[in-house]
Amino acid sequence: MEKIYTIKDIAELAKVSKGTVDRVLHKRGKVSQVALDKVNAVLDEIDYHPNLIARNLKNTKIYRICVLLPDPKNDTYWQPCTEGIIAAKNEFKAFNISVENFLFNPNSTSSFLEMNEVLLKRSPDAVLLVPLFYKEALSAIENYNSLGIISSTFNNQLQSSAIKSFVGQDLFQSGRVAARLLDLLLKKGTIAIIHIDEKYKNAVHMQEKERGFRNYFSELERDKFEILTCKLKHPQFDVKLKDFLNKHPNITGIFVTTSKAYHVAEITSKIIDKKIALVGYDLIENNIDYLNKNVIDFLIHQNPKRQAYLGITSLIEHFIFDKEIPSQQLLPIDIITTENAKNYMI
Amino acid sequence: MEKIYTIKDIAELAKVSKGTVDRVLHKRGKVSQVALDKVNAVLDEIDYHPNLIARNLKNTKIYRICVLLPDPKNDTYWQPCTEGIIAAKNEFKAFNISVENFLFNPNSTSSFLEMNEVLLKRSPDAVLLVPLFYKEALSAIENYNSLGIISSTFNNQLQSSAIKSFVGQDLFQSGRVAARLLDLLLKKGTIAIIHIDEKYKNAVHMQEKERGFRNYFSELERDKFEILTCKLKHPQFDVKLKDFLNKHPNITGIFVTTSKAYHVAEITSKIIDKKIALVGYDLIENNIDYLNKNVIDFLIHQNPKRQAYLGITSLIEHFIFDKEIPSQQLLPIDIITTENAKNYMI
DNA sequence: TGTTAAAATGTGCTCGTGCACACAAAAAAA
DNA sequence: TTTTTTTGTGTGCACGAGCACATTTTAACA
Repeated sequence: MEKIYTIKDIAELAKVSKGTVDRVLHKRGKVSQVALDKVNAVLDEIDYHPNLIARNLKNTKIYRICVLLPDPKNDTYWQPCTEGIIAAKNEFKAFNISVENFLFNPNSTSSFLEMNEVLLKRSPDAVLLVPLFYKEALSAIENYNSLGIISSTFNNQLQSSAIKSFVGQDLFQSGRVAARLLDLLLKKGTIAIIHIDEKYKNAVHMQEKERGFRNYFSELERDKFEILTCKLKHPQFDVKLKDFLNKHPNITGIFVTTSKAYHVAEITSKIIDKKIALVGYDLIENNIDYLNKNVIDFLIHQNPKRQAYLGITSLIEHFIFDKEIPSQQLLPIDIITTENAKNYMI
Repeated sequence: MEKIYTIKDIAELAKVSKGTVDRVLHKRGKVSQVALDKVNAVLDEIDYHPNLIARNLKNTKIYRICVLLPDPKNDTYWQPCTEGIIAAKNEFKAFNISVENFLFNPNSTSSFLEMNEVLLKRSPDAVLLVPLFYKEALSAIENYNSLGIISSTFNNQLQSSAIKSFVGQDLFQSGRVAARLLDLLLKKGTIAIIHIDEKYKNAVHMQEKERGFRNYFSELERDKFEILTCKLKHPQFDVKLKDFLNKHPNITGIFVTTSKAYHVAEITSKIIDKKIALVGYDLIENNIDYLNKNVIDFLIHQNPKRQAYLGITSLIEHFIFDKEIPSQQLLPIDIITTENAKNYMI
């Protein structure tokens, strides 16, 4: 059992005062060469870890973290995020950390900009945000940066040197996972990639997934699979999908690149009598329903709860424990079917 | 932003000394009714959370946790456990916690008993163990209990009132997951459940998985699937499996209830030319190899790293934060295929 | 050699909690 | 009324790190 050394211990061993040890440890200067050598000699012998608890005791500053994410009222996909944030809050409630949520409407860039203004009035030390709107998010983040506010992102990745951290999934790889699942289910045939465009653009999202999906099949023998792409926008979504399915009656598998697989499930289960293999995203209620009805075969879980949780905790640990913020945290790509869904929804 | 109240604040508000507040908070008695009422009145107004950090600062006791688990040298399945333990150690290295590992040979009960003796000499406050050997583990745990040592288990569940905590998977449900996967892959046919008996008995393990597996199919239409069971012991394992496969040439799917799916994969890939759907357990190297060769279709990940991690952290948090130890923590049943394996192996 | 500035070093307080101990007040016994 | 016991209340220190400030030592220069 190794002894836990304190600054006082080091001071006694090096025969200097704890003030001097402190100056050496923090490289504050004003230390003679002789004293420096003595302290370093001791530090080389033992392995000293400062007691992070004692360090924080004195710290009266309250670190303020603001979270900017889409309102779950507009899209229930975001609901688990707030749970993840609450979990992180609870875990660190003993520390001087304030976490505040700010919700914007994912269908409205102006709502994003508005909440951004409100958030800035709280003068946070860090912001964790979902950068749904490319242009607006980027300028907001650059603004944070100029104000000395740390910005972390989750859910979707944005390239900017002003971003300290990203938590999310490898979308290309998740497309490959979907491809693998359909390959296993079908062995051969015609597969459709269906993009259901939201009002807000998550085009990059969907493109990455398609790229991964096609990349998987490009490595297989040719002629085993035929891959089609279908882009749908919201008005008259049903009609257009029906048209597409009628035009391609030989489709045996569908990959939906958003959380709206239940929309597709609703239609295929009505108008097509044979079973179509269906893979989509996210454990939202409607999707789970069609999973349990065997219309959807697999869902890929993006774990929004854990994304938000990790985003917050890495910031908190940076503030209170001086830990480095990991520039990228990629979560596993969870495969969900009827039998293991419950475990992931807790 | 809510103010963070301290004992001193409460004392001032209630116009008593902090000593009295302390006695009320800890129900130490020796407080007059008048003072009690005054303090309680204040406590009702505000929400006070003691600063757990300051509390621990004073605590010079070093909590000692001993971990008793199988040696990864005998079975690499256990390797990730030590990583989980190291992760937990690092996270709480600021606290007075000592975690020591004790390895036993999973093929030898006497090795288990021996290490148990060694461990006891360290007079731990808690023991986290893998109770592979039913009888021996139970008597060890009862002994801990009589000595006032907390015992937590992971990997496999044992029924005993002396056990404070279990971390692991719902094996019945994991059998259902395997069934679901083979159902999706095959739609109909003959499936074999293969138990590969280790020298040590994990019979309960395998039985639960089989029960869940059969339970899933019992809910489907009859005649879609035929389910066979095959128990194999180690000597002449190859010969017996080949016999079994020759006797049942119509088998299209196999469920291996242990981490030895690679053994089966080795044989089926040699002697059978048609593709057999194969589902097994655990991300060990040999299994991953056959997964990448498309011989194994799915692996179920039991996440031993996280099991050990959660087992340790719940004990640590009990000691330093006075948190309740959850009596049962069931991990999600992760489905692994070629494309998402890497994410889980970090 | 004396004076002063600069550099180096040490001291002591803070943070919030828990606990030992001292002290005061009331109650019981002498 | 005085002494002893019981009961209630307040004070002060420890824990480890960090930092302001006091003090000592060294260097610089007339």
